[in-house]
Amino acid sequence: MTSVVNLYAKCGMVGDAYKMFDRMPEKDLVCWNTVISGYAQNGMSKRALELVLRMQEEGCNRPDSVTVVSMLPACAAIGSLQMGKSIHGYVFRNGFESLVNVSTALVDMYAKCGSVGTARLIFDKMDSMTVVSLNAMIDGYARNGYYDEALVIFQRMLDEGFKPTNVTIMSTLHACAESRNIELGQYVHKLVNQLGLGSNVAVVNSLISMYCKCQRVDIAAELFENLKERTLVSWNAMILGYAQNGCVMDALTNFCKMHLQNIKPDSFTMVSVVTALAELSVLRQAKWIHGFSVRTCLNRNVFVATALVDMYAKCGAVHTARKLFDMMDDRHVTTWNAMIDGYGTHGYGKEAVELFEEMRKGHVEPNDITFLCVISACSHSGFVEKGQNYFMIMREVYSLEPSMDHYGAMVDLIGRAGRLSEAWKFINNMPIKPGLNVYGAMLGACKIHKNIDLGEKAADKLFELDPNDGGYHVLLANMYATASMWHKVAKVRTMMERKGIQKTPGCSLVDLRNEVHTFYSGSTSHPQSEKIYAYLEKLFDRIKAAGYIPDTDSIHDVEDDVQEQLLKSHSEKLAIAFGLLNTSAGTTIHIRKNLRVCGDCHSATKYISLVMKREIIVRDMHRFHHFKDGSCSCGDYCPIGTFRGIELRNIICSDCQHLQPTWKN
DNA sequence: GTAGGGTTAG
Repeated sequence: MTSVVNLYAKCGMVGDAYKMFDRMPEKDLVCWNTVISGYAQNGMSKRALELVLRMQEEGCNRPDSVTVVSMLPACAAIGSLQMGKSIHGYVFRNGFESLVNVSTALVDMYAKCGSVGTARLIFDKMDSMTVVSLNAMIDGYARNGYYDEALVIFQRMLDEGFKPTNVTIMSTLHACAESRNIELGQYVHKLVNQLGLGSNVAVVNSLISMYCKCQRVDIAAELFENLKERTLVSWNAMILGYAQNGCVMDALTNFCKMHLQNIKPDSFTMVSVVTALAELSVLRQAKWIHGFSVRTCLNRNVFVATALVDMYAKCGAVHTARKLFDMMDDRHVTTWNAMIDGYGTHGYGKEAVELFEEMRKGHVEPNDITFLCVISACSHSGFVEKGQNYFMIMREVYSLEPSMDHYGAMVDLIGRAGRLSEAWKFINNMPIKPGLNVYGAMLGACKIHKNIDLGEKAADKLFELDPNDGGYHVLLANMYATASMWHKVAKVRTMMERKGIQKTPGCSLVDLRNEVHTFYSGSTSHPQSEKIYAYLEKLFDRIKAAGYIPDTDSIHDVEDDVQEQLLKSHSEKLAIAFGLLNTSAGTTIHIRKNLRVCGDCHSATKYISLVMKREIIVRDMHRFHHFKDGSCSCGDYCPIGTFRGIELRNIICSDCQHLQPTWKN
């Protein structure tokens, strides 16, 4: 009888197994254990644990080591550290700790419940261990973010002569992927072939994922193409890999291919595709995938819903993002982060701060990313004291150690507000060695506020850290240009040429009826090119009449009329003209730009929104600009326009000369 | 007889 129960359970038919078990007149411990493990192994953890209680009440059976070995994974699955600890107590009282499978299950349970330190203590006390124990420890470290420790255990395993299994390989590759350690990843890849695991789909899926995380999507694609028996996981890993490496079209193509092969997407697939569309930032496609996820009910999954919130925010539809956010019953910390960040990048500092305060009142704890989002939201809106306060409570109330990104955001916050010596002092008092982003934020602030002295100091440090970063060279040149120090501008340019640093060409995207149109600055390759340039002539006359003055100071070494021509051919002006020409009155135009919006485009777009009565939303590399009725949502709180009575100009322009500030937060 | 580790996410 018991073996039949076991057979049903092993085939995933737990219901039938239970029916059989229920009919048995005499239930011994083995029989109970069989059905308990059946529930535990089929993902019904709570049911398994309930049965243990029933067994004690009904059958006068006490759990033995076999029962415990089924109970611990069930605890791990529901993440109940409390119950896990009480089982540990039972194990101790009964002397089960010396059994290698019990200890292994304890290591696994503690690690899965987040207590990786306790897991290690038990691991270290084991006098004998198997490959399974080592696997549990490697996975435990990897899933808690201790990638180096995971790799140390892996090395120890090889040194002690254990033969790695498929599970070892998968956990190790996970650690390699997350720590971006492609060298070790490639070593493991060789090992996979030596061990004859090259045809194991799960192992190959992990390899695909590792290569994608290490930005070798090409190697991943080759593995994927050669994979004979692809599973849903293979497709998901590949699509996500494409999405995370900016290969949006490849991600979407594979999603379609999958559909043609009648493979049903799951929540993982949806997250990958939504991530790709967030990157594409086209509202029409965003709505389509949203509709698709509603029809398949996958929008109820918290991961998918969070990705949708993030996607809408990145498509400029921050209010839609908020509606989805409000409709969710279950929100993870990342859900809050996506929404707070969405508000921040759209310049809704007040809303970001309010949402953060609401979060603090609830049961979801903010994490380090939350603080990064809220501090940078404060920075975008000029809430210096608020941001400083959050930076303080992050450590003092939430015991979170600030990372380099937090320090960078703080320098941006203080510096952008013009408090440059305070920002410089902040950098010099940092407990860790300041990174590129920190000095980059400083240089950016110095450019805005024309502080050549501190700007040069920041630039020296930047080039010490990375002599070949194009973005920071451009930023430095821009700073000199702002101060009309043309001699120094030329020096930076020569330096860039000598080092062979490439400038990124300005490029804007706009979507029209299911097609994405790309415009490079000054290009004439678009079929409507002639019409667009002619239209721009007329449009310039209209905005000039409304008060727009072309920012021709931006290019100092050419004639006036040529300057104006260069300004007119900026990629976003071409994209806006194309949008106006091809959509009906009142339609909002969405533009996606690869660099930052330059001062002249910013000013021109404000006037265009006024005279054409159009809302124009521009997503640049750094934030969003909502242009409406002649003003912008950024409130000119950026290196453009007027700030506290000081006129700020982006003197060397982005598109025509491709000299463009590209600092990151 | 029943038992430990397991591929892809926001």
